[in-house]
Parts: sequence; structure tokens; C-alpha cells
Amino acid sequence: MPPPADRKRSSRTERASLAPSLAQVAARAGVSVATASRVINGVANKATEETAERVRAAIRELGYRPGSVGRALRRRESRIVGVLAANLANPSMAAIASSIEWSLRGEGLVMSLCDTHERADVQDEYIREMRAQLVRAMILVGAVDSPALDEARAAGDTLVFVNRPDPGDPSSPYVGIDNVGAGAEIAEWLLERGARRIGVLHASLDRTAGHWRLLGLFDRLAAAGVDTAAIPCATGPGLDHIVAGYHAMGTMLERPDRPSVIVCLSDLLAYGAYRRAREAGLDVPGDMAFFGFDDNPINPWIADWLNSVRVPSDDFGPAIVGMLHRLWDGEERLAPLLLTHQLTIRNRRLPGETEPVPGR
Amino acid sequence: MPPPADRKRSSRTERASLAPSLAQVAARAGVSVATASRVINGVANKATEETAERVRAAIRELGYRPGSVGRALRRRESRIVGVLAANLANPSMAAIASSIEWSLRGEGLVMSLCDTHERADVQDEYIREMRAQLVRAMILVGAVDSPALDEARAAGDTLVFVNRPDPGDPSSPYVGIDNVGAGAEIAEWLLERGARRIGVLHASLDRTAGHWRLLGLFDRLAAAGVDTAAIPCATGPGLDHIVAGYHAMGTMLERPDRPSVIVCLSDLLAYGAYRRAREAGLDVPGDMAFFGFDDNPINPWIADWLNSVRVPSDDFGPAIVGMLHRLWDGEERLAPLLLTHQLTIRNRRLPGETEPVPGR
DNA sequence: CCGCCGAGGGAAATCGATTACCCTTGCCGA
DNA sequence: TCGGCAAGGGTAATCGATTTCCCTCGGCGG
Repeated sequence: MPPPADRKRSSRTERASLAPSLAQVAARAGVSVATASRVINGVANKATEETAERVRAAIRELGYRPGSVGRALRRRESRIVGVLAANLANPSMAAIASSIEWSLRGEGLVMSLCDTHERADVQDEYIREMRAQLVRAMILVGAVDSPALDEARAAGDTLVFVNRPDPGDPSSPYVGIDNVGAGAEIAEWLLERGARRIGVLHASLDRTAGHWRLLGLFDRLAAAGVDTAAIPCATGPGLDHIVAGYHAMGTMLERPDRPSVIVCLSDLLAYGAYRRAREAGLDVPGDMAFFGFDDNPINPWIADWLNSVRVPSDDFGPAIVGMLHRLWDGEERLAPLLLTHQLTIRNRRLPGETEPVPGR
Repeated sequence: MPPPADRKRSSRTERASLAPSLAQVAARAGVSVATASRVINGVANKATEETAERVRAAIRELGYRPGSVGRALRRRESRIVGVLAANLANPSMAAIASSIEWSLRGEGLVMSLCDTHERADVQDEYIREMRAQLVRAMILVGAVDSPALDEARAAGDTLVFVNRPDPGDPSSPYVGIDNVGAGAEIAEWLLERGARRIGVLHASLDRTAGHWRLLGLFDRLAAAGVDTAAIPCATGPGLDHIVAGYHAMGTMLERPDRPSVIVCLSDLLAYGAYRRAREAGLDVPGDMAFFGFDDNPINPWIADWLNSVRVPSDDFGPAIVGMLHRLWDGEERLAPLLLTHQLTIRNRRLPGETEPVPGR
């Protein structure tokens, strides 16, 4: 609640022309506002074709467009969909947001985009504001646990969780990729190639996609008899994955058993690690191979040293909108929707490893 | 106007709990809605401290928050600011959008983000929708000429143009960088180094930042006696700068007088060109030096071959919000606000050029 | 001829917050 | 003592669109 609120915007209130209202349309067409409204909304058996045409003509002549605010007030639901992203600086989240925006537009909806910066208090503030806007749904791309989130869930708001399941209720609608499976695929590839000296770089593992990616990676390796406890892991401080990757790589390079394959739990970590490795005089990918996750669209252009798991950013929008429709249609328990990822290998050679195991 | 409109959302209308209204707060505090409203908005001399405290207590107990929709309807102005970006897939625009979002949040405003895809019809649709939402302002990051834009300007809406001036009125409020100056700085650097074999890659030059960058570059070169008409320029089709850069580079490589320095009018063009050059067997930056514009934040990490002009993305939000306040305060003719860019040189060596001219 | 039904359409309530306008009380100066 | 004024607060209009009632008119079956 902003206590004083600046009230000095008066000079600007004198807008040149106000948008025409439904009342003006009705007057011009010689009908009541009720009838005009019904024509606009296509209510059947409520107007002669001739009447309807008069209304439509008036709309055209005045350049009328229904005011979203009045409509939202009455319907108790606006045409806005709130999208709360944990970190817009991450290009993969930005790409997902962009995909969502485009799909919403196809439905006549508008995206309101917020960056929670992974902070519960900021997320709370935005959730409350979105609810005050009577948004039609909220899409949380990387949600954190917070009181307002609980309120929204309890109030029966339409919520879709993306990339990270609802921290407060695992059964909430979810769209993402199979992070465990993706981790396992990298493990599989490394096993086939006989990679031994593996290292892992990660940022926060608390409730993040990274947690599951690591799980899938290690489970598959362990199942093949690898002692995963002996695999060196490094991390770095901070929310910025690039910087974290840079520092984590610094730690990794100090180890006596320096790995030759670095699996980074996100592309950004790999970017930071890449620079650190090169500063240390290493040749990439000659001396060290890298794996990432997300497969940023720029990788094929300027980072062909990076193998990664492609996340189908463009599929998120349609998938999420589809899920929204099913929720609005009253479907209750929606199974998590896992989009298909794809292991993208740009660099097959592993530095200084034993010979590849012949194809099975 | 969507003709039929699906009316099947009934099952979902049964929200569990409705948000409390001002009337409920007033009732609980034992005052009228008018008084409650005035307490909330901090109207002076309209309530005893004791009364005000009762209202505040009721607000706390009910968890009340003013509904933005009712307020917007009455005030004829919502707390939303529409941001229309020409291309969100471009990380530099996404970074600017992110900066704007963060600054708006500091003002208690909410960003509604739209991607116009450089299309006038999409921009029109969004502008009309934003106006129907009674947005407090619209920020156009790369506007194109369109009818609805004219309407908005004529109606006296608060508009701020970013990166690309208002195509319909050069005197509209503008925030950007000095593209001409930035182009000139690159020219200056090239002249100092004695670079001769220069090539230029560009996408559309129609009313874009690239147009001014090229102008600054060529003017400065021409002033130093270089025959700019002889400088090879190449372009590629499409809206995606990366792909355009890739194809443009293909064209450039076919020329007999292959340049050794490529100035790309955006970083993305450089990314595409980089891959094409490497596919042709060139070593970058050994065989070919690259200049870009925007200086994507990931450059220092994974693209240290690229010299670029840093655009201060983080400064856009504060600058734009500052401009909004001056507009709301009634200031009329705001001079264009040019943020300070910076030439970032990561690679000083020019391949196969004559010796650098000794420092002047 | 009566009752009923459907089509066509209008009047007014409604959503939630703001605000113009009005009323009362107490105090102070003339 | 009276007028005026400021503080404190309530009533109701208002913003724009939707929607619930309600009314009228024709036609049709009984």
C-alpha cells in the first residue's frame, strides 16, 4: 500500500479524445446498450439481422472497441494472463516467455510479464498484483514457495507451472521437459564413449531443474557401475549462472584429478566455465569437452564446442495454452506434460579418453 | 472482434474464495466505503487517526488489496504500462525489456509485454488492446509506422520510443543510443589501425538503428578520405539477424576482394557471419576480425573474438521511467535522451592489414 | 378464444473503487 | 451571538460493459 501516492498527474488528464463507449455505439445505432452488447458478444436470437447490422455499422463508424476494463470488472476476469519468470536474463526463460506470448496472442489474450528474480517476496508482490488485475491465469516459469502462491492455489486460480513443479503441491498442472531422462541420456552417451574423467558444474540444486538433471545423470552412471560419489562436483555463488560457472570451473581446475568432460547443469554455467578454462590456457574442445542443458539457440552459431540438451522453447506456448483450455473446461487432474527434449551433439570427440566402446 | 466467443467457462467460475472488496473492509471497520477509500489513498483531513487505524486493521484482517480493475475503470487509467518490442528473440531487446520491467516495478507499475514481430498489423492489434486496457503509457522498442500508432499519438497517449524514433513524428519522446556516433567510433578505431579491407553486413536498413550506424561509420570514413562507395556491403533476407548474417557472409566470401574486417550492424549478424566464416575454413579472429553492435552480455564469455559497441541495457529502464515522469508532469518537448554507449575492444589485432598508424 | 412459447429488445442492477457534494459539529473572531 | 471555516464523514453518481428481469408481439395448438 503506497501511503501518500503522488497526485500531480492532473495536467495530463486532459486527453485529447476519449475512446467511444458502448453507449455511444448504441445511441448511434438507435438501440439500447443491452442490445449493442449482445450483438458484439454474438448472443443468439436477440437481434434481427437488420438490427445487428446497424450496430456493426455504428461500431465501424466510431472505430469502437470494447473497453477491457469495464468488461473485466463485470465478468470478474480480464483478458490478461500473468507470466512470472524466475529470471528473464536467462535466454532460455526469455525464449519460453516469448513462445507463451505468441500463443496467448493467438487466443486473444495478453501477457503481463514479471521477473521474480527467484525472490519469494517479489513473486508474492506480483502474484497479488496479478490477482488484483483479475488475470485469467498465471503461468509460473520457475516458481518458488511463497504465501501468496498458497493463497492463489487455495482460491482456485488457474495456475500452470513451467520448468519447475509447484513447490507446494506436486499435482498442480505442470509443463516441462523430462529432466531426469535428459540427464540419463547424457550419461548414456558418456558411457558409450567410455568417458571416465567426468566433472559436474551446478548452481543451486534446491528444487530446481538442475536437481533432477543431476539425479538422472548419476542414477544412470551408477547403474552402469560408476562410483558417482567420486565424481567431482563444483558450484559457485550467486544467482547468475554464468558467473557461478566461471567460479565453479576455477574450483574444478584446482583439483588434482582434473576431469576431461564437464557436464554443466545449464548452458549458462558452461559459458562461464568455458571462459575460465580458456583463461587457464586450455583448448576447448581439444582439452576439455562440455555438456550443457537448454541448448540456447545461439549455440549452433557461436558455441559449437558445446553439446547440450535441446529444450523445445517454441513448444511451450502451444502446450501451455492447451493446458489452460483443459483447465478452463473443468478438467481436474492433469498429468504433467513433458515436452520432448533432444540430445544435441556438436562435438563427438572426447579429449584424452580411452577409445570409444564399439557400438553396442 | 471475435464473433462467437466461447461461453463454456462456466464450470470454472465457481472460484473458491472471492477477494474481499472495499465494501467489506468498510463494513468491518464500521465506516463508509468513501472513508475507507480515502484512508487507503491517504487523503488528508478526512479521517481521525483512530478511524484510519480501524480501517487499516480491517484491511490487515481481511488481507484486502484494492482491485485494480475497479480503480482503473473509475480513474480511467490502469497501473499497466504496455511495452511493445519489435523482436523479443533478439537478446538485446529482451535485456531492455527486462530492465524496463524492473524499473516499472519500482514505481508500482506492471509491464505488459508484446512482441510485434516488426509487423504493422500486429503492432496495431496490440496498441488497440493496450488502449482498451487503459494503460498508463506505451513504450515502443522498435516501432513501425501504423494507423493505430497515429491514433494513439493523436489522442495524446503517453508514448516513449526506444531504439528507433517515432516513424510518424521525430519529436516524440525518444530514448536510445547515439548510433551515428557509435558508427563513427568504430570508423575512428579502424582508421587509427590503418584497416583497409573493410566489409559491412547489415539487415534491413529501413528506419532501423542499423541505418544510422552505417551512416556514422561511412561519414567518418569518408571524412578521412576513404571511398565508402567501394566498401563491400552484403545483406541477407529475413527478420532473423543471425540467419541474415549467415547468408550475407556467404555473399561476402564470394567476392574477389575479400575484406579482413567485417563490421556487422548488430551482434546477431556477427554470430551468423562467424559460423559461415568458419565453415569456409577461416580462422576467427586470425583471418578475419569482427565488429558488432549491442554487445550482448554473453560476448565476454563465449565470443571474445567480437568487438562491439556496448549498449547499456540496464540504463534503459531508469531512463525511460524518468522520461515517463516528466511527461506525466506535463513537460512538452523532451529532447531525445541518448544513453552512453562504449566501444568494447576484445581483439586488437587486425589480420593481414598494414602496420598500425603510430598513435596520433 | 385462451394459453404458451420464442423472438426481439429495453430498463436497470451489478461489478469495485473514486469522488463530487452535502451534512454536522466545534471552534474562533467579529 | 452569528458567520465562517475546517475537520470528519456519509450518500450517491460515476466509469463501461454484462446480464438479469421484464415486456411485447406473432403464431400456433388445443
